[in-house]
Amino acid sequence: MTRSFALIDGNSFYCSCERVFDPKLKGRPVIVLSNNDGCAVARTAEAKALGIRMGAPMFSIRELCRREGVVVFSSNYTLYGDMSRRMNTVYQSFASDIEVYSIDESFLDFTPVAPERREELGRDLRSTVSAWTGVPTCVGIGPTKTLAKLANRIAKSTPQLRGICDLTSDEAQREWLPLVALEDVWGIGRASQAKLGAFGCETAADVAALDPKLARKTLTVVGERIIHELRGQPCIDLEAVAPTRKGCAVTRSFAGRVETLEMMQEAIAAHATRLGEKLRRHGLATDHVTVFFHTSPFNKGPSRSVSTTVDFPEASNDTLVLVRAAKWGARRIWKPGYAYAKAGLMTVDIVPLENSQRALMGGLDREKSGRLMAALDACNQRHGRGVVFPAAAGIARQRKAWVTKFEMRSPRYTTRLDEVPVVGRA
DNA sequence: TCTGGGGTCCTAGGACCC
DNA sequence: TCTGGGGTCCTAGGACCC
Repeated sequence: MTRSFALIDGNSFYCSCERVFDPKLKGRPVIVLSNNDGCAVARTAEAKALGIRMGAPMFSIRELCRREGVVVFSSNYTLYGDMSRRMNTVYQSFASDIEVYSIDESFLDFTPVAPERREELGRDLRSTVSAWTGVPTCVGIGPTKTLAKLANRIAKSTPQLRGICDLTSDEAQREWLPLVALEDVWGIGRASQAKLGAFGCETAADVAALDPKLARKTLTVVGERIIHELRGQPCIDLEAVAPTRKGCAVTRSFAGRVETLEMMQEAIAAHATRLGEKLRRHGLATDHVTVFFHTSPFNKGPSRSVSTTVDFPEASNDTLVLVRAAKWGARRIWKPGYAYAKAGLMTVDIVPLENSQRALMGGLDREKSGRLMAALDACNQRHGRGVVFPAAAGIARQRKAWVTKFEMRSPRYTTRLDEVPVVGRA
């Protein structure tokens, strides 16, 4: 049977979430900033019209924002994550198989829907999401995921389509593919664009017409897949069940600069605490952790980038184990005389804690560790992240220097009782 | 002064083995 | 100076995604 996929995503998603809870923002330029209030990661159409680019550093647009009355928010992931969950709940009544692709994008399996009914169902989907969550969306439909993505791009940039584009038919593909630029094809980034440009490719239609074997030589199997997908031959299936994740990382830029080992170890210990929380939430563990830190690539002055991996005797997700290893690693690669801008912890090869290999010696009392960590997590979940942390982490004294900035964050409207919007009271 | 964070997949090349 | 032909596994780095 010919497959069919629908891709739905939120328009300027983070900005739209802010607008849902503050209707005064309607029609105004709004942007949402990355961690540390560093750069713009979401912009409404009004903000784009002012020339604010994706990823524009805040210091370079601060004056423009002030002059033009742009409303600026720090990112509020608690709010966006919850809105995303609500949207996916709506999708469940439109398709039995759904792949949550990112915080604001999901693929729906439209294969069982008759071709002539797909566009209508897409419209219904959009209006239901809008009515139930307040978030505006666009829908793209196609016989492969790549074509559904492409259709979504077309819907976004073509107002007369009113938010939906269906590339099910060959005629529709013939009509639209020549109008889509190379870089708007899913999977074609800067490097591939340059290579394909050398072959004279300018549009999605040009890519679809390439010889797949030639594409494989220059763009590996990834490029070959893109061509088949653009021709309507599915190579990438829907993943209704999320595969278990392979790695886990906690990395942050500092609000200021870190120049002492004590401060670096505080920051690293805080990251280790987060890493432990993330692993435990998924029932996963790791037997090593990689510590890294580096100076800013943008600054002049001495630069340094280092990393080291610390192995454990056995897999663990105990915060005390992680903090100890991370601080030890940080000390091992520490060198003074640099203004460090960012630090992080990474692990690959994470495994389920249950049935992971035990150490012959130097192992941990897992039962005790599990109880302690469960108590820690329960307390922090109830009273806010970071309320309780191990004394070994030593977080407190100097945190102002490294703690991430969120100076313009909106309330957590949907997930904290004391922050829900109040109607009809002065 | 101020420039995000967290993932996945693919390939090439080296180490090692028989 | 001559000195094979495979395998596998691991890692680093590139590219891409949101």
